[in-house]
Parts: sequence; C-alpha cells; structure tokens
Amino acid sequence: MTKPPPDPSVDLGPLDSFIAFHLRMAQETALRAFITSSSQPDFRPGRFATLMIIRLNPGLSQIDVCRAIGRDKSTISPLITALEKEGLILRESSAKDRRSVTLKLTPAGEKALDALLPLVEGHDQRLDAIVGDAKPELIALLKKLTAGLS
Amino acid sequence: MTKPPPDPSVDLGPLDSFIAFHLRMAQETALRAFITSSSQPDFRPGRFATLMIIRLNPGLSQIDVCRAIGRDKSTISPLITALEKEGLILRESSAKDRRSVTLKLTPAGEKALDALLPLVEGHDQRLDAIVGDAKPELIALLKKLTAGLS
DNA sequence: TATTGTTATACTCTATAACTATA
DNA sequence: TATAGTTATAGAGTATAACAATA
Repeated sequence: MTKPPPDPSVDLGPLDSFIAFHLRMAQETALRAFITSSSQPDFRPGRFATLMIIRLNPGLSQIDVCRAIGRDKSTISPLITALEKEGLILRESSAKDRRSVTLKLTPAGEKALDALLPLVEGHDQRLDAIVGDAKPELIALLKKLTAGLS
Repeated sequence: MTKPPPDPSVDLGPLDSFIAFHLRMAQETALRAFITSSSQPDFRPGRFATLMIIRLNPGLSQIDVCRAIGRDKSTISPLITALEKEGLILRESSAKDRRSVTLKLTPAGEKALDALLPLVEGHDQRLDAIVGDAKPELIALLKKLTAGLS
C-alpha cells in the first residue's frame, strides 16, 4: 500500500505547535511530490544541487561542496565519482593543494543540468504558488533556522 | 569526520531561491540539533509523535496513526510492536472491526511520554527563539505546503 | 473486492572509522 | 597533527509486495 495522505482530523496536541514537526511533514511531502512529478528515476535533489553548485562555483573542491549542502565528505564521494563516470563533471587535482581536487562541469554536464532545470523550477513553482507572497519571508525564516542551529 | 556546518560563502544561484532546498536544509539541521541535544539514544522523533498521538486519541488504530504522521502502515508496524514490548502501549482488537486494533497508553507509557515532553519542548523552544513572532505564520505556511502537495 | 496489520525485503540517505596522501 | 578524499560498513527511515484475516 502507498503512504496515505496526512489526516488533519486526528488531534495532534502539542505536536501541532512544534515547528520541527511541521518542518518534517512539509519537507517529506515536498520531496515525495518532487520525485513523483519528475518521474526521472535517476534524478534526485542531491544530484541537481551538486551539479548546480559546481556550475556556479567552478574550481571548488569536494569539501567545499560538502559545506555548501551540509553533508559529510563520505556522502559526497560516491556521488562525485558517479557524476564523473557519467561524463558530467571533470576533476583535476588542485595545483595549490595536492590533497584536493577542483571540480567543474563538462559540456555534457552543462547540458544535463540545463535539461534538469525546468523540471526543478516547475516543482518549485508549485511550492511558490502555495505560499504566494509569503515566499521571501518563508525562505528567510528557513535560512534563519538553518543558520541558528548550526 | 563530522558533518561540516553550512557555508554561506558558496554561490547557490537558483538553489538559493528554491523553497524545497531551504526546507530540506532547515529540516535536516533541526533534526540533527535535536538528536544531539536530546542525547537519548533510544529516543527518536517518530517515537515521541506516535506516543503523543495515541495519548491524545486513545482508541485509534494503526492506520489512523499512519495517516496522522504520513507514513505507510509497514513503517509503523515494527514501532508499535516495540512500544508494546516495552510496556508503553496497549493493543486490543477492535470490537467493531476485527481487522484493526485500538491503541492506548499504559501508565508506564504516560510516564515515559511525560518524561520526554520537556526534552522536546526544550528543543522546539530553541526553534521558537530563532523565528520569534513569525512562528504562527511559519507554521501556517508549512501546513499549507503539506496540505497543498498531498 | 477492499482494508488492517505483519513480514520479508530492498532502497536511499546518511555518518563513523580507518586509511592514503598530502599539508 | 590536521585535512582532502576513498572505502568499508552500519544504521535510520522508508516503501513495495505478498500474505492472512476480516469486511
């Protein structure tokens, strides 16, 4: 059976006034909606975010990517390896620090990212439509939470 | 190595204006902060939410719990089994529908939940302090997202 | 036929720890 | 000593599918 939709008829008590609870519900629901709507089996938010960050910050290292998206280096390693195998990114060892690598997109990577962008934008427009004018404030609050809890 | 803190110096481009991205960052950060601060190995948000919902809605079935927290029944089953084994909840088969069970807390379950509550409240007060007056609006927006995407 | 609950299984995401190589 | 990256491994958390019992 599939995951049932949330049922507001149940009394949530204090849960209903917890930011953390609603944060989780919204995030999970949004992720699920995204996966369903994209229907691209090989396409997960982490892939997109990584490609985008590399495009915008060519030459950064893996550890920089980790910091940007808040993951450990061991989490990023296999993803980077996969993207390289698929010919979407290039790794060169850094001249300055030979422990680290510099990352950039290949032309194929640029193309792949361009193809994904409308998909992601389409999804986020659904979210935009739901929150309406409050979007800037919502994003500001979410950023404050992320920063304030780090 | 540990997960590094988010680094705002990286250019996120369009990512920075995606609700979904910040939703994910905030939720993950909040979860991590919660686990760190509670430092109760056996205590995870899902356990707390389940106990609380059963307290407030005694007599509901497992499928009702699933709907309330947006999980599949196969996800809830082992959790309910564990809570019963620990003597925190009681299951009786429903008189009305013998396929389903009715759930309620035992006295030990009430006590366990009471012990957990301050921990959870303490954590959410951290979030409250960060968002300040905007809390009601934030929760309203998150609920709208959850409802609108279901 | 549909639903409640269980179970087996698998998948995704994540981190820790131990390692190499460099700094 | 500390950091960048790899790899092996393990642990949450989740769902799908098949099933039994019941509706």
